[in-house]
Amino acid sequence: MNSVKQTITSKDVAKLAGVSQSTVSRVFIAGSAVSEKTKTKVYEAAKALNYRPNAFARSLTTNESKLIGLVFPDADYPIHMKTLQLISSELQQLGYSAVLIPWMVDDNDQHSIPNIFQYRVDGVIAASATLNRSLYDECEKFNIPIVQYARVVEGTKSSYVISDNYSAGQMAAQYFYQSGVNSAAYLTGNVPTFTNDEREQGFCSEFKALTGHLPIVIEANYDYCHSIKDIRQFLKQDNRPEAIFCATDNLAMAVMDVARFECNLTIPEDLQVIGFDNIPQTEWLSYQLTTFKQDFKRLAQEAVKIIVDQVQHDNNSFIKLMIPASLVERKTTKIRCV
Amino acid sequence: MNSVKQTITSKDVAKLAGVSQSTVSRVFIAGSAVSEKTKTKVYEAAKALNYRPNAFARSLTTNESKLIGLVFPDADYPIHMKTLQLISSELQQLGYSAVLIPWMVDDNDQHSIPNIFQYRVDGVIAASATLNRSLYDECEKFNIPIVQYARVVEGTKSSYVISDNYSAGQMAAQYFYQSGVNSAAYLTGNVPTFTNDEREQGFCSEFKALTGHLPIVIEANYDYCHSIKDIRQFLKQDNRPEAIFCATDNLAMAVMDVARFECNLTIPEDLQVIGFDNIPQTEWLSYQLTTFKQDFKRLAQEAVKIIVDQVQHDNNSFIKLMIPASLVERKTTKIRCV
DNA sequence: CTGAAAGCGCTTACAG
DNA sequence: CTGAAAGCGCTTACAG
Repeated sequence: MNSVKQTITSKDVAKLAGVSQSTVSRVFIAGSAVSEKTKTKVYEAAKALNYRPNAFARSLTTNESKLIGLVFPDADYPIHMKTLQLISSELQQLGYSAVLIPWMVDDNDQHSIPNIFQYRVDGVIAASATLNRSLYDECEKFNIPIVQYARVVEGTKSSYVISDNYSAGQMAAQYFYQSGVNSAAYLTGNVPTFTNDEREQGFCSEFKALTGHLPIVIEANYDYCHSIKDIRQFLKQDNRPEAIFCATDNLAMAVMDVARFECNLTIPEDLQVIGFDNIPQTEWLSYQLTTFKQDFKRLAQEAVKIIVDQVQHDNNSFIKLMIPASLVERKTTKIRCV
Repeated sequence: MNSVKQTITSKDVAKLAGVSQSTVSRVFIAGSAVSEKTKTKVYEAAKALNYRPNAFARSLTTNESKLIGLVFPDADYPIHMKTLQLISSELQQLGYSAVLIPWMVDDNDQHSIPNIFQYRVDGVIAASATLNRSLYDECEKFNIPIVQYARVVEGTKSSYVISDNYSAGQMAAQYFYQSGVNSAAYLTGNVPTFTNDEREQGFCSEFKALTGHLPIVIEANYDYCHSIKDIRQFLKQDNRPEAIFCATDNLAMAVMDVARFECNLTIPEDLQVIGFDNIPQTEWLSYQLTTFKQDFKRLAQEAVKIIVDQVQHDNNSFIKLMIPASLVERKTTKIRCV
């Protein structure tokens, strides 16, 4: 094995196939006018030589990279892996590849920006909870479209695809109401997000409209271990509500654990709980959590569709899409009597 | 906003800075001999014009892409997200970026291979449980080095970085022995892997050596929901062991759930459990699982170091690295009396 | 330390 | 339908 990586180019293929280099090039561009006969010859030569068109050379002339930057979540939330898979495979089906933009590393380190932008990503999908301001500025500077996935960061002008959080909040309120609940709480995370606020508002306004009582809103750290003490403090108070709607499944499970192990509460008899996301653990025997399922597959498909459309048609309008979330009933809520 | 993406090139910068294009190029190559004075001039011009060197053009001449392909896990295991973050940020620190290779999509669809290889990744990090055979062949064909992260697929010749699974297995056996256990089981997943087998062998041989009894080995689906019935069947048998060492934390938690909710067993009194991976849920109040912590950060660093070294020095030797895993004692095991 | 020029491997008008 | 040639934006000997 020698260290000389000899690359097979279109020239080599051309020679073997007995055609010109431009013809070889055309064969690998979908929709070019090439006769079937030469096509076959070229394919055979290419196969014999193990030829792959060089995407860098192509990008240089076409001025598009077929690369989409992916800003991925900084948290260790189980749902995220799936997101990544979905997005990257959707992308691939349209001929694009995903390049990771690791923002969490040097969040405010200016050096990381040029680094990734040297690759001239055609667009960016931001699946991170916090859209870094400098990333956003950078994209704007270079006229690179962004689409936000499952979240929207305040003050940014970009397309986004999210679940219909407001309606989900309303549904949670209706559910609690129909199972006879009179007092409720919304447990939110410590980092305010638009999607979260929507959920809260849908929930609170609907619950108020139905029962006349406004739910209390409490805040806890998104991290399980840190959330425990916030939750403990709340659950041990006198005015503990009958039901809690939580911003994430993680939070909901923390509530369940504290309620059961520290407050001796039975779920759902003493306390009903609804979560959000439908992470795998919600099915576990210890939890059996009633929760909202976000249609991540659909979200990924739409996000990819939007970014690719913007890239290909140089379409700079902002598309905002909402996908319904559906309630998955399990064991942490009582039966509704409508 | 018009749709013409006018790209600033080194020529533009050269003109503004009053130097030649080659000089501009040199300024952006670390270690080139350029006077401080011209460097400053060039930097200023570049900044004023918002210039970024074009990585594609560079790759074309240098014949290296600074892109590392990342084959990522197909399962929804919570630890994986962290892996991705670690790898991609380590990579970035060395001037490389990660491109996602979504194998799980069209596993056997030949079309996906050329697609990604058109970008000429300099190397590949495989963090997937199952190293796809065709990916492996493809890399070999193009002389692209691979390093396997936290796993090694049978029959492939490539570098890898894994935890010292054999020793971990031994430690688990010693732990059980020291807490008075006489009968034990190893719960393995349904997909055989080298790392898993190592663990099993370390555990079984050591336990046998210490107690004279060989642990029984049982198999369950890696997926929680599917694993339940395998575990149930086993736990309800007469010869239930006193302790179980599990291939993953997920499996360990499934064991705990079935033991508690279906067999009325108390942990660790009736059954001791040790898991593997130290996923976030191990800390949860419902589990408090004793488990092995893999040093993922270290694994990521080493994997990146190896691949970058192989790329830069065209070093085609296979490096096999083992990092110790450490036991994290929590509440699913009894105190040891040594 | 700096510049002029060739070349990396493609795509794309332009002729035919 | 096909070929010759220019050009994409860099890097890198080669001279000076």
